[in-house]
Amino acid sequence: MASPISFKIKHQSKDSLARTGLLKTHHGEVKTPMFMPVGTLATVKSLSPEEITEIGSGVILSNTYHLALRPGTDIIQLAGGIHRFMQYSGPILTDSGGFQVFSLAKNRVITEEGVTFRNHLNGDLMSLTPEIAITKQKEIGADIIMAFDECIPFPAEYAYAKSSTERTLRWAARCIATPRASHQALFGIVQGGEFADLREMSAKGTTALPFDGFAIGGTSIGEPKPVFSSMLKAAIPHLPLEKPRYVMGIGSLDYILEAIGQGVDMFDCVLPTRLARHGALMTRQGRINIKDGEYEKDFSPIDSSCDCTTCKRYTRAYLRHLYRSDELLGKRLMSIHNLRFLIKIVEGARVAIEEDRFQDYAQKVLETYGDDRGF
RNA sequence: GGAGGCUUAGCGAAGCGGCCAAACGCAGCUGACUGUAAAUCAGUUCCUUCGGGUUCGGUGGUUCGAAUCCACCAGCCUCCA
Repeated sequence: MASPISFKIKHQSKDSLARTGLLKTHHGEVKTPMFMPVGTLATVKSLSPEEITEIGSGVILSNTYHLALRPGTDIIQLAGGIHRFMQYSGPILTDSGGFQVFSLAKNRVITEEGVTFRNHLNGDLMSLTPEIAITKQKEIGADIIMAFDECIPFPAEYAYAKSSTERTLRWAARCIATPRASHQALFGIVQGGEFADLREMSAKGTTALPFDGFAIGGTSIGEPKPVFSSMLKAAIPHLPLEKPRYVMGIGSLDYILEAIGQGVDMFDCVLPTRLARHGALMTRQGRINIKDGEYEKDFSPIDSSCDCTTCKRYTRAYLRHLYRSDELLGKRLMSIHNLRFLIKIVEGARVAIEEDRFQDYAQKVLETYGDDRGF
C-alpha cells in the first residue's frame, strides 16, 4: 500500500550527514529538520492553535495514553477526530503511550501481551497492547502514529535491555498488523538502550517492517551526551535514507544539533514549554531564570534578536512580575518565546544544511548559546 | 470599674522547663526540569573570621538549665457592669 505521507530529501549536506527534506501529510507539508512542540492533552500547554501556527511549528504531538484516559478516544471520534476536536489544522503526531510505560513505571505491569496501568487519575486498571495502542490512535486520528514500544530506562542491565528490545520488536510487528486509518502513517521505534549491538539489532528488525518512518527512542532520559551520540550512531546507519527519522524526546540544543548532524529529520520535546512555564527562558546568552532578582528592573526583551511576539512587545521586568504573580499570561508569553526561539534555531540549521555549512553553524550556535547545559 | 486572654524570626502560626536558632504555612532568594501524573519539584532565609555569638513584647527573678514558671511594666483583644 502506498504510504499516506511522502518524504522527499531536498538537500544532503556535504559537510555532515545532515539533510533537509519535505514531509507531506494529510494535513499539510512541513520542512525538515523540524522541532515538534508537545501537546500531550490535545493542547500545547497555555497556547492556542493560532499561536502554535504563528510560532512556525510544523507538527505537534499528542499522547494516546493521556487522551484515552481523558476525554476518551470515543469523544475525540465523536468530535470528528483530534484536528477538529482541538481546532488545529496542521499535522499531528500521537505517541503510542510507550513513554508512559517508562514514566509511570510505578503503576504498571509489563507482559508479552502489553502493559497494564493503574492509571494516574483514579487508579483504575487500563491496558495498552500494540493492538489497543494502534486502535486508539486510529480513533484519535493523528496524521502520524507511533508503534507501541517500551522506553527502556537508563541505565539498564544488558539482559533486560535485550529482552525488552526484542519484545518491542515483536510488538512492532503486531502494530503493523493492526488496521489504522488510510491517511495515517505509522512509525516504528528503535530501542536497544545504550548497547550498540542491541541498537543495531533493533534498527534492522524495525526497518524490516513496512513502517513509514523510523524513530529512535529511549534517549534523553538521563544518559550523558556521548552515550546519546553513540546510541544514534549505532542505529542511524541501519535506517533507510529515504524515510523520515525521528529522535524522540530531545529538546536541548546540543542534543538537537547532534541529531541533525547525524541525519535526523524530526524531534520533539516538552522542554521548551515546560521550562517556560517554570520561568526558564532561552536566550543567546544561555538560559535565564526570569524570577531572579536581577531582572526586576530589566526593561529589555528576553532576547533582542528574537522575532517572537513576546520579545517584540514585552520586557523581562514585566514577565518577571507575571511569573511571580503566577499569572497565566506569563506562562503563555514565555512558552511562545521558548518555542519560537528553538524553532528559529532549527530554521537556521535548515538554511545552513542547504549551504553545506551545518558543522560550522552547529558549532557557532553552541558557542553562542552555551554548552552542554543546553536549554 | 470588674474578670479573663494574647504578645514567638519579614508576615501568619506551633511550641508550654533541657532533644529550641525554634515545627509548619506564606512571602523572599536560588536551582532543576528533555516521546508532560510537572502552573511541578528541590534547596535556602537571625549574625558569624564557622570556634561560636545574640533571639521568642520589656525589665527583674526562680532554676544546674527558661520561648516555656513567677513578679512588675507596656501594647492589643474579649466578656461583665
